Amino acid sequence: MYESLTIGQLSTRSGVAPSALRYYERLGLIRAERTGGNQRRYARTELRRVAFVRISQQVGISLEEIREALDSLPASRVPTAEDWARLSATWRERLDEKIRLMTKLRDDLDGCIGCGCLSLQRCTLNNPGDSLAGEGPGARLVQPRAAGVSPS
Amino acid sequence: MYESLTIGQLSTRSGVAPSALRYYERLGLIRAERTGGNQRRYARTELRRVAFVRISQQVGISLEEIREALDSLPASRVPTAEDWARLSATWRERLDEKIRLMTKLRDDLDGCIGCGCLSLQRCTLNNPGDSLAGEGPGARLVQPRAAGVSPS
DNA sequence: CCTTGAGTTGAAGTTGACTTCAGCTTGCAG
DNA sequence: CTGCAAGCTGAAGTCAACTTCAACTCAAGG
Repeated sequence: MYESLTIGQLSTRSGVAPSALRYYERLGLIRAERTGGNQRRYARTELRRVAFVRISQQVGISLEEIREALDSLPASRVPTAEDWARLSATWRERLDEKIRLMTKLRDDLDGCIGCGCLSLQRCTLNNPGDSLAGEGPGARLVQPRAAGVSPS
Repeated sequence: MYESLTIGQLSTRSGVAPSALRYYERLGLIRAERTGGNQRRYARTELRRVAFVRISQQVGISLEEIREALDSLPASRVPTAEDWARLSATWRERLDEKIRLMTKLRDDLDGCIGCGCLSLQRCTLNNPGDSLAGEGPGARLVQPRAAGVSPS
């Protein structure tokens, strides 16, 4: 009761549903000891792992990538503040890139709102002189399938 | 051939796969005439609708919401630049909000990288004096399930 | 006319991140 | 010692946004 948390407690403390915690465990994101009766008992340090997972998700990282990152933590000792800082720092770049992309989209949108044209290809992307009626492989409208923002 | 596009042509021009265009049609996002032989023929104006869909997706809007927005366009006439501008402007706010949230996350992350604590709840969220060992309903770590960035 | 690439359909499959369910077992308060 | 909330498992379901598939049909060049 002092050194470990039940799944319900970890859930309450982390704000992550028990089903999600079990799911994370299956994916190897967190680990738990078991009681004699096969119930999970979490070390307090797992709370930090869960925090890392949630923060990373907000940055737009997939659970798979998060797992890879967590796997790079030292296995032989409890991770230090520096360990966590190093991990978080790698996301920082990704986050900056997302913000950059979204800001660009906003600016493009601003420009296009002005003229109502909605063809970012003519307004802001390459293919400068090509009208919609042009021949050839035709400029791709907008980005293919990426760099958006998650459903809020 | 002058006033209409085949699905392949619309696909090439918009950068959206034919299967996706058919899917959009099922959802009521775009419309098509049919030839005698039941093939789709798209008016040129549909290109702009597809552009709107893609841009909106990048802002993080769901197809369902996009459909609702598109439904608000005047049905009786071809939408004008102002119509499109009005629609786009409504997303602008959402986009700003996303950028704001991500920027806050980045700043929080910066702060936490410094100390390696990873408990945004202690660093930047409410619950100022509450340590992880505190009693009670326990501060939620991080956001519940929202406001992230899509998988890039 | 014939071939061939492009198009059609409904149904089923995919991916990621979970949740829900059914059927049982544990653990603790009274 | 008993009752019952909390936990366990594997399998199946969900949701969004598509893609893939099988089994055709169309359209246009030679």
